[in-house]
Amino acid sequence: MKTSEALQMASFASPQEQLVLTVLHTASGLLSKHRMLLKPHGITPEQFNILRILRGQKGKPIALRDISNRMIDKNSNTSRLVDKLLAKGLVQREACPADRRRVDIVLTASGQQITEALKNIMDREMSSLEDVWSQEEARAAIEVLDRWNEQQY
Amino acid sequence: MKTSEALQMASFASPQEQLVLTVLHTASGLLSKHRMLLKPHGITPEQFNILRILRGQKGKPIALRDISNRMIDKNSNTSRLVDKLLAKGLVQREACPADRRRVDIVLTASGQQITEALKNIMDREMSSLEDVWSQEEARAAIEVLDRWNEQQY
DNA sequence: AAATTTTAGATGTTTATACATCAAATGTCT
DNA sequence: AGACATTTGATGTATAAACATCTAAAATTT
Repeated sequence: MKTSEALQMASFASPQEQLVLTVLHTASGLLSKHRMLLKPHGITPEQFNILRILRGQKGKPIALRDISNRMIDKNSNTSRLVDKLLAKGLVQREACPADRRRVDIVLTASGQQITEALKNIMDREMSSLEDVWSQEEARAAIEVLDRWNEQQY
Repeated sequence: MKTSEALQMASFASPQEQLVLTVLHTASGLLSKHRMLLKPHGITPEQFNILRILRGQKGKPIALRDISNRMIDKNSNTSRLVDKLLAKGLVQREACPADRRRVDIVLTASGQQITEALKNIMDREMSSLEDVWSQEEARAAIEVLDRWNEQQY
């Protein structure tokens, strides 16, 4: 269903306003889809965001602060999300030798295993988008949205 | 900052995947901006979504269920959001004569007043987007994003 | 070097979402 | 009509975001 139908809005003040509502509505739908895909494995999209960042480190420890900086939602409370992953034994905290304020995080063996499995699931989902969007229109939409992101100081 | 810079991602598997992350990141930023604008008035974007729907009713009562159907985030817990607005005296619950399961909601006089004020603030914000996006590219991006929304059953 | 400021992370509280369950009212089926 | 199913809304619980505050460590200033 189109956003205008989903919100039951007959008209919008402007295409720009309509785009804002479309972005918000689409993001909500994407997140729901991801939540559904990850749910059988007991991981939320927010937790997966962290696992994905840690996976990119290839075993190299990364400070909590640097995880926060790479999160999709910059307001995420990384400290507590890591707590959840820790409770599941998927990550490990380590003292950071260079700076004792920092806490380094690394994937455990079991964390690596589940992250690979989840990444395959998400990769499949992302691949399916190639049937929905062409590369060109995806790039064009990115350029449009990022223009707003760049404008924010 | 562009999404790729904000997430510190050097490369993406595909433009399609990059668009998904861009939509999620942009939505998070838009919501933060709205939250900031509404905050001085003690209203959250989620609560404003309801106020805006009620305003569109022009005094005609609307069932909680129908509010839910028009929300940007379909998973919002409308019952509890209305509770918050009720506590602030901005809306009123009424028995629905046609169906006693339903609960009709209407704006109070003070609710109408604050909603007008907030709508002006948000309208100004939306108008400012005309400097960021042309009508044509906004329409093009809407078409792209809604293609995904339509594809979801 | 001592004082001050900034940074990193943890934690407490409020708000909202995700999901399950419940009760009451309505709709449907036989 | 009576039995059964569905709808509407409320509510309980877990997870996460928003925001403030706190401690320790490091950086900067004087």
